[in-house]
This record gives sequence, structure tokens and C-alpha cells, in this order.
Amino acid sequence: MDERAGRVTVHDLARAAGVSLATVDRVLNGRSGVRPATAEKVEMAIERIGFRRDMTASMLARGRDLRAHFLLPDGTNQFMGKLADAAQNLGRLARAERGLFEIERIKAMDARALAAGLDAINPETADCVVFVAIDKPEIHAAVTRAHKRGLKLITLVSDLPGSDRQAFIGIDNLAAGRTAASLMGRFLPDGARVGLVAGSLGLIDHSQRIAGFREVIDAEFPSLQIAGPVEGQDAFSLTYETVLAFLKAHPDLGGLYNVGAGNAGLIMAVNELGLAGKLRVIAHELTGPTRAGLESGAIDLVLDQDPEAELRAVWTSIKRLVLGADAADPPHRIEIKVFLRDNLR
Amino acid sequence: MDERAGRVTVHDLARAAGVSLATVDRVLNGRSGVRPATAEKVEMAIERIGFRRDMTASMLARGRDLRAHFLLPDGTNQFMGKLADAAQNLGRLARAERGLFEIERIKAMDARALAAGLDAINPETADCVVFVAIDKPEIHAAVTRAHKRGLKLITLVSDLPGSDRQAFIGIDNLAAGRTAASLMGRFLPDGARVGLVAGSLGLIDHSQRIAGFREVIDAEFPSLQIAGPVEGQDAFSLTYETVLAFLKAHPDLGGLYNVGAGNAGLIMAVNELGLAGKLRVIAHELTGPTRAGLESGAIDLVLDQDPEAELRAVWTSIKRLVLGADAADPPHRIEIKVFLRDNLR
DNA sequence: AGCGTTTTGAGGTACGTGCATCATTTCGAG
DNA sequence: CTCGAAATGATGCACGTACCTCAAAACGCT
Repeated sequence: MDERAGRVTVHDLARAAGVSLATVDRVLNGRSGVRPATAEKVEMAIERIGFRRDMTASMLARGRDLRAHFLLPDGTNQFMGKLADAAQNLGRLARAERGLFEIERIKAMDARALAAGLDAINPETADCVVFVAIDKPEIHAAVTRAHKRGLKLITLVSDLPGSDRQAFIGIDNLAAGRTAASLMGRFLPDGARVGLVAGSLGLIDHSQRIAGFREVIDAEFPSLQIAGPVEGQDAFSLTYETVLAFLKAHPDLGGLYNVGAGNAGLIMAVNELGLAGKLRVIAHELTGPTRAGLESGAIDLVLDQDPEAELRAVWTSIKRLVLGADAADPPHRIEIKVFLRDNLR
Repeated sequence: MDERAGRVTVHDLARAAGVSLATVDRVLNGRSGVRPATAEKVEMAIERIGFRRDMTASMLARGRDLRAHFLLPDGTNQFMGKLADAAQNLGRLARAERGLFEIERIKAMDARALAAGLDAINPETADCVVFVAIDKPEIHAAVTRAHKRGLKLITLVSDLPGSDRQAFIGIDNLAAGRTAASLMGRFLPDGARVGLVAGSLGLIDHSQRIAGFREVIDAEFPSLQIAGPVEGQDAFSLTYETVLAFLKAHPDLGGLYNVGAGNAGLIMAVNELGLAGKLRVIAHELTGPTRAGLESGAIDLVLDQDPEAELRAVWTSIKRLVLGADAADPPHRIEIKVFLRDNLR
């Protein structure tokens, strides 16, 4: 309660609770050998005197680093490259707060490789695993095993709901799909047809975006027709071929919403058919290709998630998971940015 | 360079630089009485051995709190209320990292009150001032005085470029205006007329939004006509009256862009004239009134800045300013969120 | 060379918590 | 009541940096 005089320390807490420092330590750090009644005394005293553990001292005293192991998809996906760069950069900064990041790239869209990567992580050398999930049974199983080994798990960008992961850092993909639909609906005339493109429906972020999009189209713009989705595996050439065929099969398309990557291929297909500017195109993630697409007019709108903001949230989340709830900010959603040609900076 | 063995400490640094601990301390903390040549030896050693000061130990040792004094506008502006709440909340969390926030509300839109508030802050009891700027000469002068007293200054939401403030936390308001124009341009038919509403052009965030809006309309949608801006002082009843008169004076308006607050009054005026749903309305900040406006259809689009994200950035910035560059993340822009009826959560 | 001044060194304590050790008390079952 | 087990207390060191004091050395100047 006394906000102004020196800090409230564990000594004050021990005195207020009428127990020894050793017992306070046992309660604060969840060690065994404390009767529930005693623990409650301490917890009530924490509330009463407003004790908050000083994280600067805590981190110093525990001496150990917070070790996070990242498993990120490799390949030509530019967004994942930005994500890995952001992890690298933030890792350098987090060192000043005793964070130690290990970044490993694994084969994209390959559930077996991801499962193997998860299984290979030793709880002796890492506290925490950060990975982009694939919603397949073998990944659920690997997550359960990792959790049993005592690792903390954080999904990044693409979640794995219902699993043993402790946190998800990424945008609200349902809301992203809804936003796309809401804007697409305002761009297109009644009765138009919209095509959907995804990387893979096995990625829950992709399928959630589609679900959100469908929901709003059905509710608010029921006259619009939806075609697809087709899958391009987030790869350049496959997306090119797939979208080219898709556009040829549906010459009446008025809009295209790509929930995945592979936008370079998509743009190439759109340009090849001379549809740039005629087709309303909404894509995700501001990268080289999508930026070029906005500038050239091939893409109307890009919904973006900021990798740096996500990595900051990851670091915060790691602190929370490993050190306890009051070690860091409460969790918060990553924001969805909307880019048009006119607000590219 | 040795990344894995125990940390690189000041002791290692002293040894590597061939100086004593005391000298290292003098260099690291910018104390006087070090020859340039010696300081350079230390700085080169820092680079060479990759020394990074351990912030957990540093904060603990310095013992002092990081004291930030907030000067936030009072009044009926809901966004400012959210901002103050966010400051309160984050203040509680920042205590665990030795942050101490003092939050003071001062009369809104009153440059004299703000200047007096700035002048009243004692560098003995605060390290840092966080305030919402008003772009008037007397504020520039007060900022200069505060800076001379040794205070660090951070502008929040509304900036004061060209002054002695050390940092600005807020969205890119030029980009916000451009975004609004880009979307408004796509919503309206050729030749339509758009009205502009502001709180006060003395607030640089408001004038920047208008500038960005104008820029894109002129460049991309030159057929659109712009009326206004009119000023509602961010107040409920004045905005109501002003917008009502404005709409009556321009019965041909197809869209309305309010860069300021006072949206409850704006909605009331729009409803009174039976224009809800007919007029395309873009507003700022997701608060009670704008949320209700989205839901009822009186507002089409809300550009939002997240007060909590801004306060997190403020705290990061305070650490950087008071403790030095590697104490925290590098600065980053606050993101602009776009809300439609369909992605309200 | 001798002076005063500036620069550098040596060493200590303090910050608040984590963690370990060992002694002491309390508890519960028989 | 007695004994072993469980719970609690007492104490001390460690973490890496900040900040202080006092002494020693190097410097610039005449």
C-alpha cells in the first residue's frame, strides 16, 4: 500500500505474512513442502501489502538464460524470411535481458519435418519452443511429447488450437478474413464472383481466413459467388500455374482473395491474362512481391502482420511462461495492418 | 565473441580494454574525467568482445525508479480516457521493472494549461514527461524550458516536430489520412463531395490527417470535391452543432471524414438528418460512440490506434531515453487498425 | 625539476532475489 | 507419549552493475 517509500521486498513480505524468508521463497517459486494454509497466508500478504517481485533482481539472481528454440519454415516464402530476420534481430536485443534465441529453419509445409524438429529439442538446452504450426495429427502428438518433456510451446503465425501449446502469437485470422470480405464486398458490384486462393488448408491460419471471409460474404453480401479455394502451397511456380488455370476456368471473376503466400506467382498469372487493375485483388503480408503488386496496381489491398511486433510479443510471452505471470505485459493480439497503394511508406 | 560461455561482464571488458573497472564505469555511464583516447579504447573493446550491459543487473544496481509524469487531456474525449486507463494499467506492470508513473489530467485543448503543467514538473521528482502536444508557440517554449531542466520529453498521439522532444509515440497521421482517402475514393462515385471535420487544426495529428487525405484525393481521385474542414474542438455538443450546420449547408455531401473526436455529436447530427447509411463516414479511434456507429451503420470505417500498444511503446521509449540505447527495443511505429462493422470483435 | 590539475586505479558496499545448507519446530500416526 | 516425517526458520553466498571514497599515477605548465 505504501507506494512511495522504498520498494516492497521479500523481507517486507515475510514480515507481513509472519513467516520466514525461506518460506516466502518456497511459495513464490512454487517449491514443495509448504502447507496450503501457510501458502495462503503468504498469498494474502502479497495482496495486502502489494508485493511485486522485482524482475530485475529476479532475473539477475537466477542467473540462467531464457533459451528459446525457433522452428521456422524455409523456402521462398518471403514473409517467413522476414520472420526469421526479426527473430535474429530481437535475439540480439533480448540478450541484454538474458534471452538466448536459437533459430532453426525447417522444410516448409512438411509436417514430418516439423514433428522431427520438435522431437529433437532437448529440455536441457531450451526452455521454450516457438514454431509455425501445421494442423496435422502428427504435430499434435509431437507437441504433446514436447510438453511432457517440460518444454513451453508457443505457436507463431499459425496456431494449433486444442493442443498443449501454451500461447499463440499472431493475428486474429478470422477477423482478417472478415475484413477482407467486408472490403471486397464494397469494391464489387452485386452478383460478382470472387475466387479464393490458399497455400494449404492444412494451415489453420489459411483456413480461418477463408472461414471469416465466407461468413461475412454470406451474411452481408449474399449476392456474391465464391469460387475455390485452390491451393498453391505458398510456392512461386505452383501458385502461378494454379492461379493461371483458375482464372482461365473462371473468366467471370471480379475479385481474388489470396489467404496464403506465393503472391509473385499470382501477380504473374494476373498480368499474363491482362487482368491487372480489372480484378480486385486482396493479399496477405507486405513483402517484395505484394509491395510491387500494390504499386503496379495488380493488388488493391494487402492485409499485413508485422513480424517485428510478433517477435516482441513472443519475447514477452516467453518471459511470462518461464518466469510467471507478472514478469511481463499481459498478452495482446497482434494488429492487422491494411495497406493500399497510398499508404505504403 | 564467445557466445556460449558465461556472460561477458564489465570485468571482462576492463581486462580487454586494459583499464580499470572504475574507468569502464566512467565510460559506460558517461561520467566526466576520461581522456578521449581512453574512452575510445573502452569502446573498441566493447565492440571487440561483444559486451552488452546486463540490464537486469543495471536496473537493480542503480536502485532508482524510472519516473514518468503523464500530462493527458481531460474532458469527455473517450479516447483520452482509454489512454489514461492504459497508462494506469501499464504503470502497475512497469513497477516490476522499476517504472513509476504519475498521471495528471489537464484541461483539453488549452495550450496555457499544458504549458503550465510542463513548467510545473520538477526534474528532481521525474525523469521523463509524456504529453499530448498542442502545436503552439507557448508549448514549444515550455518544452525547451523542460528540456533545459534535464527532463526527457515524449509526445504521445499528437507530435511537436521541430521541438526539443526526444521521441514521438503515435501513428503516422499522414498515412492515416492517405488510407482514409484511398478508401473513401473507392467508396464514392466520380464527382462526389466529401466533408472534413476536425477537432482543432492546432493539433498536428488532425492537420496531418487532413493533409494526407487531401494529397491522395488530389492525386488519385481528382474528381472529388472537398468541403471544410470545420472544427468541433473534440467536444460532444460543439461537434453536433457544427456538423449539423455543415451538413445542412452542403446537402450534396457523399462522404464525411472526421479526423478528430466528438463522434457522438457527429452521429447524432447524421441521424437527425436521416443520413445514416447514405453518407459514407470515416472516423478515428474505436470507442463507445464509434463502435455504436459502426454497428448501427452510421459509420462505415474507423481508423484506430491502440492505446495499450502506445503505452507499451512509451515504456520502451522511456527505458531507451533514460538508460541508453541498448536498454530496450528500437523504436517502432504504432500501427493503424482498420475497423468495419464486420471485424469488430 | 617542481607544481597543481586531471586522469586512472583499487576496493568496497548495495541493490532484491534465487538457491543451497543445516538446524529447529510442528505434525500426525501408532 | 514417542518417533519419524514433514514443515519451517536462520543464514549466507551469488548474480552483474552502480556509485562512492581514497590513493596513485600521468599530465601540462612554468
